[in-house]
Amino acid sequence: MPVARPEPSDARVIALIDMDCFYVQVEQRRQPQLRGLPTAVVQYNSWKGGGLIAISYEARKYGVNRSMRGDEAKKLCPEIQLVQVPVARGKADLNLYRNAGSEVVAILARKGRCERASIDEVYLDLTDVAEAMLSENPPEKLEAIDEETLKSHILGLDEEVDKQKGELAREWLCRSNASQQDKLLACGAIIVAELRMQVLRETEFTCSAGIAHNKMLAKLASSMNKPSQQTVVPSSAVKGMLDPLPIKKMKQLGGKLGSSLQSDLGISTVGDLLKFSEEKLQEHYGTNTGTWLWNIARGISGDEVEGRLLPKSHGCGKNFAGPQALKTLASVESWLKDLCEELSERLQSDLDQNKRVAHTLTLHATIYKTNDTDQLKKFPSKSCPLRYGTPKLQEDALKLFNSGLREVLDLQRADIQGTSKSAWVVTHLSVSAGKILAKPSGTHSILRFFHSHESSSSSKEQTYNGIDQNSVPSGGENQVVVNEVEANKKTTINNYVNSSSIQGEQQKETSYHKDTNSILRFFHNRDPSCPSQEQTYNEISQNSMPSVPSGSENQMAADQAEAKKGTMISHVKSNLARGETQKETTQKGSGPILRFFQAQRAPCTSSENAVPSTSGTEHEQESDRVSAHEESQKEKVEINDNMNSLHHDEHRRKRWSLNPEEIDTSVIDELPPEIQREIRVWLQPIKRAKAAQRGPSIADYFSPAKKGPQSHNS
DNA sequence: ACGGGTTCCACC
DNA sequence: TGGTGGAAC
Repeated sequence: MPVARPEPSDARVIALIDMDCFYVQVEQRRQPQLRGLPTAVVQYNSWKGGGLIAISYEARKYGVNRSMRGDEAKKLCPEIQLVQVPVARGKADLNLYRNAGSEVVAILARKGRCERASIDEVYLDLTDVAEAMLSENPPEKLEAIDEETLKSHILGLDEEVDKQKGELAREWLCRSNASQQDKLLACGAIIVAELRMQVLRETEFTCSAGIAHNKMLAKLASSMNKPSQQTVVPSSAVKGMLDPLPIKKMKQLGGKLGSSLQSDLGISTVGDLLKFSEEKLQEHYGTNTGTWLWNIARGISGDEVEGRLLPKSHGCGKNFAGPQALKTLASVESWLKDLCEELSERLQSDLDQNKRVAHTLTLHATIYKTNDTDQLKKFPSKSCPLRYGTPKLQEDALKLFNSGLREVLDLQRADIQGTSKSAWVVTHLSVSAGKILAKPSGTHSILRFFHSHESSSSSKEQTYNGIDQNSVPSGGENQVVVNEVEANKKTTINNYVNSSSIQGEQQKETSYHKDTNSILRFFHNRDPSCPSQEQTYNEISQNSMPSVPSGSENQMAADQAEAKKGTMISHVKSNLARGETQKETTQKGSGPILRFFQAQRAPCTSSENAVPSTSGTEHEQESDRVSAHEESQKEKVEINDNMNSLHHDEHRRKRWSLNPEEIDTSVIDELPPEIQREIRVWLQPIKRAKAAQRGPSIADYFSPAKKGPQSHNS
């Protein structure tokens, strides 16, 4: 639960920017002919039309909602356009959306501290910019307020009464007798409106926003008026907003805590919560949560915007529902390979683009025991030091899986029953990489310096991109256990391993998807009538995919992988961090967001359309190739082999992972000049982040000199 | 036979 | 810690 912190210096200006049905927008940008149509994004369409994960507002009018299947959606809305999430290696591939989210973050981060809260949500701390604006160019002095700003919803104002649209808002925004707090929020509203238009211009995505004095309130506000609108929460409106609010609507209270609040204390609205003393709440839910509850009921939240643009971990996983449950070790291995392959690519991109290194590999699985009534079994998640390179990841992930499996089976063995007739199936697998730190100096001299002083570099392959490659996953203890497992073949594990029914497994896609358009397609005139192409756009040839031994063949895979170590890393060209290189927009001015798309509907200019829109609709070819999943019985041996090699000197090596924030800068001066320079470069992003807050004053954007729709392409 | 795939967090 | 459980999008 969130930590209860005291309110920091109040009168912060916090915004939450929330992309409207984001995946849908991403797909509509790829296929503009979908714009304006009821549209939903589904993943996997073979079973009941796939699961809906994003629904356009047009489609919501028909009652289509999440947790529906494509088929149900079709019933409610026969003309709904269902777009499939790209699939790579047999699983959903979200890179397209991740990259699109990065585009947005890159824009927002130009103003104020910025926290990427999820793939489609960004918090902004605009306190500094708002203060600067208030002192240099306050709203009350502005002769023109942008139309989008005027469309803000100001909580507490009676919009019914606002006959002339925007006049009430204008008055509120420009009041000269407003409190300092309100004036800052007004500045925030202006800034956010501008940012939202900027996002639209540069990405074609609309978003909604909440502007308030803390994250919690901003978050609540952002969802009050969607899509493509913004809502301001003046302090005076907080109580009126919160009191009637069902407690479950509060972030963090949508689950068990919210339920128990209701069932234990009879609390159903935030107003109800107000009646309980802090002590009482602490009695029930502990000091932290108690205090936190007491605070949020009053709209108090000291939660700070973190200033983090990049994710803290990378993970990928897949569920294997029902009949798809994995029944053989070979299929588990095969899927782990695929998952690791994807993870490896993402790690490599992160390394290339952000100079960050992940240090921990974690594997999670869910297994079911069939036959018995008692089905779900706890599978312990396992982690180990992360080694870069696809084969290493694959090898280690498999070891982690085996180690977890063995634990489960050991416990099971101690169990009285469960002996004779039980089989295991795996219903979920995931691997993730965490503990991501800035790579100590992106360049070489420091590494060289330390390496030359390294005592026991056993092989030249010890490092890959400066990252230790030799740490060994922990987990399996010893051979005794392994042999016990071996001896156990006749029982549970044997059934599991020997199970020959493998029908359920999916074949893997051989192609995978990449986002190649993104920002660069900015503002191409598109016309829905343009034969927007047979967009079967196969990129296989461009990709230097590692030629992984197609998996599950035999127990020597690990050894083969070993032999190829270091040679299989594929490089993913990425579109991130391209924000600065876009072409100038020729777009006229910043009309309100509503008008934006109309303005776009211009005849298509032929040359632009030649660009393949890369929409790579893989789902059309939904290859039915049944992949060769001829696993033999060899895996019996495998499980033992794998359990063998675990657990060696994993903690021997020191990895000097440094956190820039922890550096005593006075030390730097004592280093050789070359190294000094590098360290300073390395530290620079931090400094720049600070400097960015001062950035070009918003006064530049909103100077009175400009009238009406500005044409600022700075 | 299912909202799937992620990500983050507090707690022990 | 590492691992678990919960919550959110």
